[in-house]
Amino acid sequence: MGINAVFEALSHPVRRKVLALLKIGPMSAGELAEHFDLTRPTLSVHFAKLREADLVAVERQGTSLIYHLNTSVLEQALADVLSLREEK
Amino acid sequence: MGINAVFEALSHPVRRKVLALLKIGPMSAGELAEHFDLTRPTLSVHFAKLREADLVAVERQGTSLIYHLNTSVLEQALADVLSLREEK
DNA sequence: ACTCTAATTAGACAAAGAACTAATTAGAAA
DNA sequence: TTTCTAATTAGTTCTTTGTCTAATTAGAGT
Repeated sequence: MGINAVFEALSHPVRRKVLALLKIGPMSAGELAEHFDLTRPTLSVHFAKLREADLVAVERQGTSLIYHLNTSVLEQALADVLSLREEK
Repeated sequence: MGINAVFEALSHPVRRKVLALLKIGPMSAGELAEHFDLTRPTLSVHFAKLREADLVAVERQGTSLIYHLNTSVLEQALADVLSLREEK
């Protein structure tokens, strides 16, 4: 599942932009949403795919959910493509 | 156009496997097809997406089409993700 | 307990993706 | 020019994805 989920997640521009924003620093779902012209539910589904790929982690802070980038997973995936080897 | 097509192309396991095979060396469409359990037309569509992303180039040799990996485009795309910057 | 805010999940639907078979193009060889 | 082989394009069908609105969950404050 791992690598497939990662590349599936990376395939959408919105999700790549989310990752780029999180590169700057952790951010709540709401803050992230302000950078897009999409409804929150739609964004929420994108977040779910990023979580599924383990590209981001989430942490509750009061009523907000703070997302942060899981740098190592991203770098691992890219290293895999560089060597162009499939799967685990 | 570039980056979206590249990530779209990378999002399917079959296409990543094609790239991995081409990493070894140039190969005809037919030779590539032998490594998969899919019909040639189906593979042909996958090849088209890789061409569209400029991840591979193709060259006719008699009646065969020889595909080869466009290494620089692939590496550029990965470098872009590493720095997580969008677009050109 | 009620209410407010933050976010997700559920349900619906149009658009895109991936697979197949059948038809077409392109080159080589008889 | 007919025929054979290699590969692609066309057309169809089924599944998945992306988006929306409406409903739900979770925490904080009153």
